[in-house]
Amino acid sequence: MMCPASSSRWCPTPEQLMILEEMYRGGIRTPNASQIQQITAHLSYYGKIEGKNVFYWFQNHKARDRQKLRRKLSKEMQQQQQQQHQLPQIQQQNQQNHHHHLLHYLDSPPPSALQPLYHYNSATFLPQMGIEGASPQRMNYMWKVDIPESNDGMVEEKSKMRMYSRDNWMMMVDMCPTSPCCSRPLKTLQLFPITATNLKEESTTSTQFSCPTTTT
Amino acid sequence: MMCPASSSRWCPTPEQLMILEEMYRGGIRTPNASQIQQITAHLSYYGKIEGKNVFYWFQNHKARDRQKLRRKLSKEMQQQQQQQHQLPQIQQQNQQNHHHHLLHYLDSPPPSALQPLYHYNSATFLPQMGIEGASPQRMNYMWKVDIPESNDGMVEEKSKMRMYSRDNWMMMVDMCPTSPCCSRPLKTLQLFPITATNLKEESTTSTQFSCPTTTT
DNA sequence: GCAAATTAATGATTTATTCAAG
DNA sequence: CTTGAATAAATCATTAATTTGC
Repeated sequence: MMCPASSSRWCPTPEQLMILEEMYRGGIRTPNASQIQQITAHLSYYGKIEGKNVFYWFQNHKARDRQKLRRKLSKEMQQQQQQQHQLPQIQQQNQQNHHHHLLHYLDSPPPSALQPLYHYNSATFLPQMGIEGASPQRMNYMWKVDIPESNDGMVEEKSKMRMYSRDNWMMMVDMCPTSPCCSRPLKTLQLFPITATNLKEESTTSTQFSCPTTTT
Repeated sequence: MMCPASSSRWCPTPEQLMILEEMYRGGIRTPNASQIQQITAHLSYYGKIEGKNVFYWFQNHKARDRQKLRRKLSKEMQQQQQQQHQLPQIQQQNQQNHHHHLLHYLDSPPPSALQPLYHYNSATFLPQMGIEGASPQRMNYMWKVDIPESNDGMVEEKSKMRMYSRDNWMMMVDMCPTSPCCSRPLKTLQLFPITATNLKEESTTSTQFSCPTTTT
């Protein structure tokens, strides 16, 4: 259950996992670089973690969710085929389309369901209430964003790296020393609404984090 | 042909393209982050370019090379099948294996062919002469490596980003302002042999850039 | 109970596919 | 039609669950 302290791969703590799953349920699928940054910083409070771990987690989780659904669907299809051995062409096609549509469900699930906690769209990561003004849920979530102090010299050091994310690049030296956690002073920064009030305006003022807008 | 100065996507200058192709011919397939860094810095001399462009270029070039070869092979196969309508199982399989092997050719082409210019292995990016002592070609190549000056404040700015590379991560803030080119002072740094002499020793001293060694 | 042996999950990489600018 | 950009699928590899024989 515990990770051997110096493992070759990241092994999420229960808290980290919980939060990630919450985010996923909340609709996050392919966080972009700054989102990853923020999530990483946030989760690093609960244990060692790097940006790539967050990235891969979402990547894998989405893919496996999809594949799970796909398997379920194909199984259903098999059952159906056993009942109605052969169908006219057109109906078959409709079925295909139906399934294809269902798979797209995973791209961003219907917001109306039960995602009480996280309310940001994946494009901006800014607080975003349920568009219809839903969710009075208060969360008190703070995001700790790591402000890199003057980092001169040596491009190298330990540059564990890999890139990927959504929407834009940001190669960025990962100078988090992979060490324990919460090592440096972090600038705390509110990204989530304490209450769901006065948020309509915020969307104009808080351009703190680059919002390339429409992720589609 | 000219890029409209503010185009939505990178458009390589002839020089950049030439160099990239040379590198590809030289054996580079999936440069890792620091390699990408270096290549980018190098190529930025000839025009606007970002790390992701380099990354994608190699990605695409490799993929399309492979697919081209694949197409050619399958076409040949079709022709053969027209001649010899059906074959005993075993020969068919041999053919398959043969093709599979040919596709692997693209992973890292035989070094003996004609790649006179670039001689570094993709793992370390350090100068590496032709192993059999070939290539007296002198190149005078310098790699300009951008040392980030103390970059305080604002994690954001314009964090265009994306991640990917080989071997390790390195999210890294892309603070290259996408602007003209060669804007800031660059630290010049020799990575390629001016002459092919006294290189055997260098392999021990120049651990400047992290070499995770064996890539598979 | 408790390791060794198997299997299942899942983190990490690579390859293929798709989208869209030009 | 070519190719830069982006995403998804397939694959590899390691860790955790679990089974099994003692």
